Amino acid sequence: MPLKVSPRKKKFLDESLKMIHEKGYKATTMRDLADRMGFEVSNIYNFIDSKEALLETYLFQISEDFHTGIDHIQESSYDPVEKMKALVSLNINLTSSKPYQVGLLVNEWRNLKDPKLTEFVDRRAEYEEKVRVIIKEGIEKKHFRPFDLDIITHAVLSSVRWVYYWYTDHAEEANPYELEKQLTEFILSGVCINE
Amino acid sequence: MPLKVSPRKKKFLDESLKMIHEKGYKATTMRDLADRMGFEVSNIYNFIDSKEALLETYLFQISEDFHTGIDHIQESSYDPVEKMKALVSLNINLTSSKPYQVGLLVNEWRNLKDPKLTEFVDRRAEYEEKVRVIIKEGIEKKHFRPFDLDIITHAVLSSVRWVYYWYTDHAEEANPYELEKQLTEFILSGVCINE
DNA sequence: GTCTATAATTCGATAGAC
DNA sequence: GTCTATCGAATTATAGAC
Repeated sequence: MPLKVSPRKKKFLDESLKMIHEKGYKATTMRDLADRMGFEVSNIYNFIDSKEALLETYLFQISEDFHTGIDHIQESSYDPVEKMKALVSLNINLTSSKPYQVGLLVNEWRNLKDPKLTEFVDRRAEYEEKVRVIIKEGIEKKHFRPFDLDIITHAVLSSVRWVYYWYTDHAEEANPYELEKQLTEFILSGVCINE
Repeated sequence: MPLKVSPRKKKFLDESLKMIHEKGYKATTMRDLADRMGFEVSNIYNFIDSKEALLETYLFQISEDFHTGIDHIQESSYDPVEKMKALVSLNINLTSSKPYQVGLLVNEWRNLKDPKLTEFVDRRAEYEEKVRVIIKEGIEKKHFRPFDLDIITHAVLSSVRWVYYWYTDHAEEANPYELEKQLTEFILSGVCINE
């Protein structure tokens, strides 16, 4: 249940998100954001408490989306292969619906300050652990090749990490179905013994 | 033929590189760098012309290393499968010898300013094009699956992009041979028809 | 909600003595 | 090569009138 947000604030949040994605968080000044909205810097503080809080909002929101998704996968009765397919699908669905936030998740998280930085890194480690569990199960049940768990988990996570770029800087050609089909084939073939 | 560099300057460049990797380019101030060296800010300008020039040095150096490597692969008589293996090997070798510069290549390039930013992005596009050519050849000769060329090129490049992390934040456990073996198996199995 | 004005700090970089 | 001192610009954020 998302909080009710005024259309004006929503527009500010959307525009700021795109601008931070394009220029980077540190390089985007409050003046830049105000100029984009056509008003003065001080008006920004009608909508948010600080630049830092703005980044936190974007990052923790999309981070929790990923957690919700992978929890559903983990709690399902899928076998490891089906779970891995669902994981690729989750990534593409979330990325296609919120590409700029996923971009921040990849590139801008390090601009958080403690204690939020630590909170974020811990939460991300939890997500990666959930991925690791799926892969571990796949290896143990001999659906997946006997990889080193750390290496293959990083490789799988990294394989989907570019997808936001497909939607932010490439959108006109983006076909989510084809993307999911091909990326699934690449990753599953790389991971599975018989596929 | 690298220019002769004083030991003092070399130490400054090495320490600065690590610090920029750890804190990020924008978040690392000239004062931070001076403190790390135990002298005053103004002394930095004995070694470099500007903060911007420092970043350019790191990025274009490692960028050219990748070009040199992939040019050797491309000019070889290897078939596409062998070229792809050599490409994974190139990535791991360069990353293990210059992990922090590879880290900047992944995370900090966007802090360049024009005209250097455009120059860098163009040069990177040339590198990606060279990778694309290898994959295209593999698909045409039916060693590789009939993937969409753009998608699979991005996926392959992304699959190795996390490796710097293995050496910068993880070094004690890093075994380059095992890493190369496993990552090669993952990527080649994902790409090849019979492997 | 929008503005003007400005506080308070931090940044990269330079001048010039030793 | 190292220091002190400082400049000028840019930054986030706030105060207070309308």
